[in-house]
Amino acid sequence: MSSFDEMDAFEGASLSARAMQARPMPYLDTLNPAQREAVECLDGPVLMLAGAGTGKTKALTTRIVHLLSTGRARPNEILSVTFTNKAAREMKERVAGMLGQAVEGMPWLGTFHSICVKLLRRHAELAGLKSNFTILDTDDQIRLLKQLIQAAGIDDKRWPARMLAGIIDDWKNRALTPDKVPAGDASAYNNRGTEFYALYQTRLRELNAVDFGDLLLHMVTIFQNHPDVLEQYQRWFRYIMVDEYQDTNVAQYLWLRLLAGKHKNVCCVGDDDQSIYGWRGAEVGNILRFEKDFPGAMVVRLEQNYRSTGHILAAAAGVIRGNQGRLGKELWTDAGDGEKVRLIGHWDGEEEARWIGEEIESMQRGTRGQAPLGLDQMAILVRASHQMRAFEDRFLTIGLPYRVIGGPRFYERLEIRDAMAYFRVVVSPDDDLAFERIVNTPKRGLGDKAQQTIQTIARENGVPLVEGARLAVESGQIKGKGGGALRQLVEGIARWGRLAGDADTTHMELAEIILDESGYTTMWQNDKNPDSPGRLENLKELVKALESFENLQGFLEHVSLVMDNDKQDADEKVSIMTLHAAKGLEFPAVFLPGWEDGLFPSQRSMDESGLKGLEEERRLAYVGITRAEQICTISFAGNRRVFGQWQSQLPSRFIDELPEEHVEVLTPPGLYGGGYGAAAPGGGMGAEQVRSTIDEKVAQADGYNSPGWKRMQARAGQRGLSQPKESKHQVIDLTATSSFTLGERVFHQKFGYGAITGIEGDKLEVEFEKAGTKKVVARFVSATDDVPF
DNA sequence: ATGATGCGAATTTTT
DNA sequence: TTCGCATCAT
Repeated sequence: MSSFDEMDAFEGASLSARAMQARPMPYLDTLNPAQREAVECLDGPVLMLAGAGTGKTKALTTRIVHLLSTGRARPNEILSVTFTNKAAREMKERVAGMLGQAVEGMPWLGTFHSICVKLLRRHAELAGLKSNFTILDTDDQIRLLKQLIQAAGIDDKRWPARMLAGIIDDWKNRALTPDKVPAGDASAYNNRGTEFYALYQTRLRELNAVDFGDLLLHMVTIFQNHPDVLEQYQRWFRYIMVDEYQDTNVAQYLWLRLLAGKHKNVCCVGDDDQSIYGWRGAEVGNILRFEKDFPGAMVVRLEQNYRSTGHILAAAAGVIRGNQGRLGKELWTDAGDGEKVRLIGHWDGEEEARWIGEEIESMQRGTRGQAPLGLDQMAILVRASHQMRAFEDRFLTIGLPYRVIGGPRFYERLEIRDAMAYFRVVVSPDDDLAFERIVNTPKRGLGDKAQQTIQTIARENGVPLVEGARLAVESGQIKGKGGGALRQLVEGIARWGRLAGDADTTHMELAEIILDESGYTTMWQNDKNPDSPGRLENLKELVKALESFENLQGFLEHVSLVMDNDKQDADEKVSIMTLHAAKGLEFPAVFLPGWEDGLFPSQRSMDESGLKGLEEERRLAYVGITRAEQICTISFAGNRRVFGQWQSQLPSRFIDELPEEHVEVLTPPGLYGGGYGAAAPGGGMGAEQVRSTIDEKVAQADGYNSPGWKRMQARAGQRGLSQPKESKHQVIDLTATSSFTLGERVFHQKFGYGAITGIEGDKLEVEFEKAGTKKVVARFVSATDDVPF
């Protein structure tokens, strides 16, 4: 992204709307009736309910083209908002493709955040900022909060900064400035949440910085308090479009409503069934309420699916039907039924991974009686990232190439953040957070004490830390080895800063000079860790990435908002990712492992959010199934190692919600398949125990009462579960409430054998034979007496 | 000031 | 089990 000035919309656009007006509109002929309706209805509020794989992006981009072609709007008068940079890029490319020319003139197509940065730079003073404010990422945010917490003399172990950051983010998502935090939230963070929130905002202003949440919140506040500014944009943005509307939070919603308030030419696109970000502030309510918010809104449903087979769509529909309060949508296809969704149970997680590995190989060879699939046409979608390990382990041993999508982002990596902190200090020497990060990286012998000294001097003189450091060295307050190193660093920063203004040095050369002279590169070269070479690689890549920018400053701006990880290397690999990361993607073959109650749906989600949480999990299941084009394979394991302990698992309640006529139950060798829950031969947990476990779970998931659940409950008694094959020490309790008795002999992974001498809720006091008496959580011990089967 | 040891916690993630 | 962080020992 280029700097604000270059992208100023108010200087007009390169595309001539009028010139296009006379052209025919062949693009309309490629749309189906629903899409066409959504595209042609340009004025007034429109809600486009676009199911998975129904050509949403096509409709959206065509609508932009249509607005331009009919001369309704010039490119710079259309505001189109997305959530991710990827989506924005994709839209730009497609619009450009359809127009047959670059879209230089679409300056207001971007993410909520990037658009807000542009607006806020323009009106920074209204938020008490200078227009060159810096954008803090999560890491900076937490470090800053930590400082505030520690300064207030609070034990940040008991009251972690991370927790406070979460609370503040939540408030910002709900568009609450410190003065507007409701009384009901006053107990947050040990009753001091609001206080710290206000403190944090003040500190940010002092630093001339904002966090991600502020970008939205500041603009909402400015629009609310400065009607003249708002009106200006209401006039400029004659047409507004929003992608993934079901993911908007309150702040984004208000922002949109303010901007669309005058003309109401707003087209929101989304799918309530794919709302899976409630936990980070998204409000499904926004999309459900659309017709109330915008009376007379036109609602268009895109229901013809171009992605999946009939069986897959029907299976997904069967699951999502269990949710209440949907806007309602049923996907259909004229592409045929295809193969049924496949369901298979496994003994344990390792076997599941093994089986999927073999299945992938046979699909790759085409042994399954159909066209061979490339590895990049297959994906494994898991609920939680820790599930990935089993697959990685397995695939490494059999040498199956795989790629994990959505790991730590490139710019979040340690070495990249360090390098960027160096750049930041050089570009703006008053960036204290960046200086703190690099002052002792690489190790310069500047520990807590030295850094304290720098802080004090800087504060006393009212200067940035770099300047404080310089003073500390000059006045001899930091001497010796550390002092020398610090002097070098300070002088380096000054020198690099001068080089930045030097026309003879390119910013890429400068970046290399900074990393070399600071000793940062050397630090990794000397590091013996096996991942150090990779880090050096990343640094090289970082410098390479600078190429497309005019200077370091522009690059930093870009990186704070953009820069994704998905450098797709050309090699064919199986993708492994979370269900969340899979939204918007599609694959011919999809594996959905780990469909077990507690894992998926996640116990935590249900505990924390009850029915709401369960429904979001169900939407996640829906998203998962609808990623598949041809083959969708769902699986579960009867036993799983959790935190080093074996646990018995019950098949997910979602499995019971799959319509039987669209499912094929596979019977793997060695397992007897009867009904959905393929059970282990011989043994298995006694019916009584199964039922008691279920009862506890029902009690926990308070309020859960779906028919599928009842069916499973009824069936569970007959089903029987498998037992771990390796350990004879069966874990008999899966829940918080312990079922141990005093005097019982137990085994603990770390402490060995012992006898229970006390029970307090889920905590046990155990007298271990070797380790002495300890208090332990019931989860971590297992009964040694074999469970009577 | 820095490396070693130990304890507690462990969905989901974009910007 | 593994990770991150904090305290401890050098």
